[in-house]
Amino acid sequence: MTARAVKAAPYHHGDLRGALIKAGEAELAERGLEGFSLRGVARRAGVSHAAPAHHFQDAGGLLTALAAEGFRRFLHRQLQRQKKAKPDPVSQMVASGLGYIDFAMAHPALFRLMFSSGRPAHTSPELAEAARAAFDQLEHDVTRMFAANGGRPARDDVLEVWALTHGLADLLNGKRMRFLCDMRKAEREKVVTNMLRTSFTEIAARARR
Amino acid sequence: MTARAVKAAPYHHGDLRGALIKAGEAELAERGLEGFSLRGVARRAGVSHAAPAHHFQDAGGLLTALAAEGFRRFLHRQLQRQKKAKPDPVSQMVASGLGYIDFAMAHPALFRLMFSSGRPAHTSPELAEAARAAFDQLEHDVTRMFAANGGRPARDDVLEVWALTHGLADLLNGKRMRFLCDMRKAEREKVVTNMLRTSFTEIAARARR
DNA sequence: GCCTGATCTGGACACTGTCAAGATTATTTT
DNA sequence: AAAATAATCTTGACAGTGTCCAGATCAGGC
Repeated sequence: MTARAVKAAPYHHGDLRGALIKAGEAELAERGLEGFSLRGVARRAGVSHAAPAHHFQDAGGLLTALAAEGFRRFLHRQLQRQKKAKPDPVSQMVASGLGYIDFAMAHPALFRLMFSSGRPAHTSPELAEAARAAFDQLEHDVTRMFAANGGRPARDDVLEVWALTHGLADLLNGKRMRFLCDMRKAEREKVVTNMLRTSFTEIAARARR
Repeated sequence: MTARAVKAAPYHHGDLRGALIKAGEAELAERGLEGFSLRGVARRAGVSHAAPAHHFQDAGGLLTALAAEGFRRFLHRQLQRQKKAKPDPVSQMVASGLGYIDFAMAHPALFRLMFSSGRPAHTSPELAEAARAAFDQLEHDVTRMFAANGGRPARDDVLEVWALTHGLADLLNGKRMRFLCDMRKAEREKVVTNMLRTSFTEIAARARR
């Protein structure tokens, strides 16, 4: 009964920008980053091939918006994981890492768009801010972990946590670690949890010396 | 004075396959993975747009060959680094990691093609074997590091070394860690060396318990 | 009411990857 | 040596892409 549902195809869409983002996510999920096509997104949204130009400067503009939205979801998933985890700093850090990796495997193309593509404009304020928010959360979690051991992390410690997590996520995403990719999700999570906990505990222990 | 140099454009190229791979590397380096075009490669090789089809099934075929060649160079660079490094197992492992990261920053598009693209056919025997050789070397180095401490690495230990190294390489490649990317190469190498050495030493110490 | 600006369409252009048919040269067979 | 065959490369075509442009449609302010 909504205005959109009544008329078959009103000339003005109403919220085409939002619809294009939603359609873009579907396009990414189904056809992957390499198969992504702006015209395909327009078709999905039931609109002419030139319509997106009025909401995004070009294809890169839409991809930039998609990447920004991706980073927000990315952070959200990490925070969700943390809520369900035990409250001690290491468990929280592990939960965040699991969310990082979980996201990568749930949205492979989007993850690649965010981290391994030159197409989004990383100068865009919207994208830069969304990415920064995710990094800030990571830094915060590492700091808390070190604080529990009576110290503060060096810049390199934060990087190391990030690199380890990101490396796992990216390698899993690229199907590089066969025996891990082939596992069922529950089992894989166990293995990854164990790895992250071991490593993070060691890193945080540096605060004691 | 070679046969190729005398005639301006002989109908048969002689070694077009090799020339296309060389041209493909240039195309990747100059225009990036997203800007890569098969016709562009053909132009670079001074040959008609349909010529590549006689040496590679399609664009993916050329990219697959490029990725395989990339993995061989990748391993080569790591081994070169190891030759110049101190012989103790940790230094050797660090040297390998530095080679890994160095390669990623020297050939960003190629690195992405190898690790973060769905375009190469990873079922290709040539590519699979080249990638496996690199992984085997990594496994060998980690094993040696643990052996020096009187133990053997678990599967997860190998993965952890790999993930940390790969994570650093990929994040640097994506220009995600500003303050590291902006450094001059010599300084960045110092920081990275320090990180790797610290972490690898800790990981190898697990063999002592 | 009308008009300005935002929104969307349809057609055009240059570019892409791939296919098919023909031209040219290498190689093998007779 | 001559002829047939196979490999190599070119030209032309096709559908698909991103982007630009002129025009159609509509919303909201005057």
